[in-house]
Amino acid sequence: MAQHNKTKYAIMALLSEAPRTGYDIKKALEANEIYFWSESYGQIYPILHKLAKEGLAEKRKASTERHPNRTVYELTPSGRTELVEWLKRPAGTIPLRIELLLKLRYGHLIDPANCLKLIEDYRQGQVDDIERLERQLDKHSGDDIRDAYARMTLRYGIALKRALVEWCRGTVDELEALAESGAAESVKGGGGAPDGGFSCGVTLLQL
Amino acid sequence: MAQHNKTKYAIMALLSEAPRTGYDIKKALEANEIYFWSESYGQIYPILHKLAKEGLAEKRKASTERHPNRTVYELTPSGRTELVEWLKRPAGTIPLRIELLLKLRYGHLIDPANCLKLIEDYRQGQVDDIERLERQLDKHSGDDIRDAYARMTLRYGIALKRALVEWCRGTVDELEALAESGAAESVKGGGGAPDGGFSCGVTLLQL
DNA sequence: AACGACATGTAAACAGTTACATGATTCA
DNA sequence: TGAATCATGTAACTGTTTACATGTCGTT
Repeated sequence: MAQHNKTKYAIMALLSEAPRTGYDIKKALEANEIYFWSESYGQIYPILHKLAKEGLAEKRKASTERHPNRTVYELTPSGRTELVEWLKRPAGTIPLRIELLLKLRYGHLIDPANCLKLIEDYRQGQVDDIERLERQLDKHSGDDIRDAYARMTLRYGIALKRALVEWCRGTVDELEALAESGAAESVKGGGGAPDGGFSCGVTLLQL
Repeated sequence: MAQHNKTKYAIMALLSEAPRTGYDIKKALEANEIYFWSESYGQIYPILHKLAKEGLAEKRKASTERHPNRTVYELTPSGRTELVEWLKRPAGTIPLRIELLLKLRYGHLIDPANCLKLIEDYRQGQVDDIERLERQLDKHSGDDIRDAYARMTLRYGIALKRALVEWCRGTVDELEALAESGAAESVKGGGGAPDGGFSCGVTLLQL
């Protein structure tokens, strides 16, 4: 149960706009047509075959003079129905494994200078991403309803990354205060509370 | 290259606080001792075996009267060294596949009412998470340096989720405006721009 | 005797990436 | 001729979850 293979639906969604070949799909994803999704050929082709077998997409030899070996896939009515039904169902979330937080959680094992470096690198990455996302927003300023939805998804990324940049700022301050107060010497011993004390009782960070 | 198996380091980090059994590690992760990380037995035991083989952890039969079959693992000095070195290296990010955004990106295929429902469900989940994270913050109000680092990671989650709740608010407004303006009829035809127009040219959303 | 917590593991399946194999067309 | 792009695929590997198998200890 569970995992209704979301990647399958990402491919169907691309097919819903126009018939495409596996190669086209890869290109569309590389161009970030859906900027928060990626797939490799090793996924795309097998899924396309499966879609055809299930009657959700139709395989068609589409030989142009230029490229004789193209196989385009077109979403069938039943494929479109299944896609729409999936789109309507509540969106699931996935647990995140955030490397930065794992490192920061055990910050007491390394020098505060190293923690600061970690945060600063991370912050710079987020700042760069925000710039790219904002530039992209301008390219979706059209009236088309599809542009409006694209803008919403781009703003999700911007909102999220702006919040993280703010968090980085605050965390840097805190780390600097910690370093000055001298409380920040890295803990060498293995001790510490194995029971209680450091458990959280919250659900995993999910998006 | 690439993937230096982060999960291995998550386990080593837990071991750095105290020797533990595989069962203990699972329990610690379930209690969200590292609230943004999870693992299953199918991962834990093989990794523990590997750690022992590589000399990064030491396997020790620890039979209490109560439970005679415990095998605790203790981080060796070389294990500690490797962990610390990894902690110092810049944190990598991972591409996110956010189901909500995939659905919203193709919102034109479903009714605006469905989009609103999607967002509202998502918003509620984030609000609940924020509450849990905030309750948890209080439990880490100690002076211990480890508490300070735990607070930073919790605040990351809170900052992120608050931003998303704000985004949900704005998006709901926009969706309602869209619905009123009548521009929101779901697109039935397959048409649309297969080339250009909807590509983004940004890197994938990463954390 | 039955149940829940403690404890250790494996097998199978799934999701995803990387690297490889193959071959046509187009353009410099 | 050689490189880039178009095009389709497979094999191997990694990471991860789920379900299963097994057994002990303590409590009701």
